[in-house]
Amino acid sequence: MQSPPEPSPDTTAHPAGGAALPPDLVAVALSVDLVLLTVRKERLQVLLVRRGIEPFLDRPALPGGFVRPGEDLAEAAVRELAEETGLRHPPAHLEQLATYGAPQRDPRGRVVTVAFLALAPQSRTPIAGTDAAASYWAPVATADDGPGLAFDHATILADGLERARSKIEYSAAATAFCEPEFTVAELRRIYELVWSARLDPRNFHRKVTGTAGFLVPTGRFTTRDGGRPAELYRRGDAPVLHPAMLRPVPRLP
Amino acid sequence: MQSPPEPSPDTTAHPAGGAALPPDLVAVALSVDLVLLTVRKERLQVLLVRRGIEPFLDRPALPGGFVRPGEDLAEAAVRELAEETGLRHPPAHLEQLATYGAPQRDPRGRVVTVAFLALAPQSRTPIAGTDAAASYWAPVATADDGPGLAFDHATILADGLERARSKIEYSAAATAFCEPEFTVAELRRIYELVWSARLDPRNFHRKVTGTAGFLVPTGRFTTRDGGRPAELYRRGDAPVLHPAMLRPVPRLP
DNA sequence: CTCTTTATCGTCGAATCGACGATAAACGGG
DNA sequence: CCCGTTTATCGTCGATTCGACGATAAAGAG
Repeated sequence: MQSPPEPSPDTTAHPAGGAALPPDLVAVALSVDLVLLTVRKERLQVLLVRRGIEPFLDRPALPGGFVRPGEDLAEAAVRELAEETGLRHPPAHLEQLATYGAPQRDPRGRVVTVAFLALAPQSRTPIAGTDAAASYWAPVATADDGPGLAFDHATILADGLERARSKIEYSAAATAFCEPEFTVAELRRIYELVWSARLDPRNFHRKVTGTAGFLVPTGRFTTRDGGRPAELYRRGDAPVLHPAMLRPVPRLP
Repeated sequence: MQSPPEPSPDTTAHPAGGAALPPDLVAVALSVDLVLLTVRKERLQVLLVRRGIEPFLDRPALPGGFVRPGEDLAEAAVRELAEETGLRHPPAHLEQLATYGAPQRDPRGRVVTVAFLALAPQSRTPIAGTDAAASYWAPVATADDGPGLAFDHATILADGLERARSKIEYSAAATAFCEPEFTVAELRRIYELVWSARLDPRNFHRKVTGTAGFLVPTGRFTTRDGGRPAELYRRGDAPVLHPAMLRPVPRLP
């Protein structure tokens, strides 16, 4: 197709074990990008930044940045997360999503990006970031409105959304959206907003309280949602759910 | 930790859009590695190569190689697959697995690898490769015996195996191990060998023939497995199975 | 023809699901 | 204080699916 910049890595600097990288390698710049989701104001929202430099100046983009020397991929993702949101601790859920390396995805040259999916409760993401001053929450339903996302970030966001929707089916990852203590109804609202579906409160309650290791009751109650007091729960330690909680099949009218 | 080679990409060569990459970037070498699985001689086996160069000279490794200029990631994976196995067509199943980029994973410098998972029937993988002359099949149960795999390939293989075991639960990917036409018993054998579990032939038959889009009957029969003639099937077009075929829970004796 | 092997169909009880009725426990307004 | 509203939680019922397993069908071997 074309020929992006191909500097030869200076492989003679550290010839460990007497071996060196081949001299005609493609060197690429490596970045991490984040699909950070939260539930805010009764909507599933994604953290975006307004780009301050070319290319795609002023266009919305996923937060991210280049990997530093000596830094592992997950490490770089956690660092970017802290820089963009002021998040102190690693988020409740962070997983590698996929890697995007189409040769022309960045007009500046060959940039390969490793995308991560992060889920966090609203309280943990104050957006006190200093790096990209213009970071903000956007409802995922409107993320494609207006000027499109920079680079191939629309694809990455779509993949991240699908992963999140699928992940909460067979794991307890949805609790990562919740505060440390939450009610069954609050968790149900998470599922409903992520899936854009309505769930039966009685069947949902039976399911989540009946699956071992999903929820841990605290014995305390709250009325913050109105109505009869609801018991408060914490996340359990079950990594996967058996059986899964499947998305409702879309109904035809 | 340390400082791997950090050549600055020659970003002035193609200043597309008037923008250039920052000058102090970490440049990394980018490779793809393959976890190519097949079922051969009543065992789940993985394609390995004996390394012909340092580092890890003569140690077994996953097949793979560096990404070329202008080449997409999946494209590089398909090319490596063809070079290592003589495979003409893309395999029945090929998916991106994960990306591994720990700073010290390659002693020669910063090499990040994108791992792919491929599933293929035995007949499609003649190993007529010219590139790494010493490629061979190894049962996954013994892949960790003898000298360990090079680099972090043991981790990549373990991740690939777990992905394969999980993938055939909720998709029809297991048919990628089969010849174009196969019997229900042959497909069951695949599941048994991938899961290291015994499955009830009657329940399995009910399940796979009762799930819409999983199998397409051909109307023809074979006795190649002995006993009563079994009907031949082809893969259906269902991307996912509803409901899933879950692995049996490990029994305690 | 009989035995062995494999394929396929059926049956039964347990578990789970979706739809929905019923009750419990808070609140606010009169 | 009573009552309607809101939300939480418990139960019931029929349909579906599952695992365990019996029964029958159709080939080859001897």
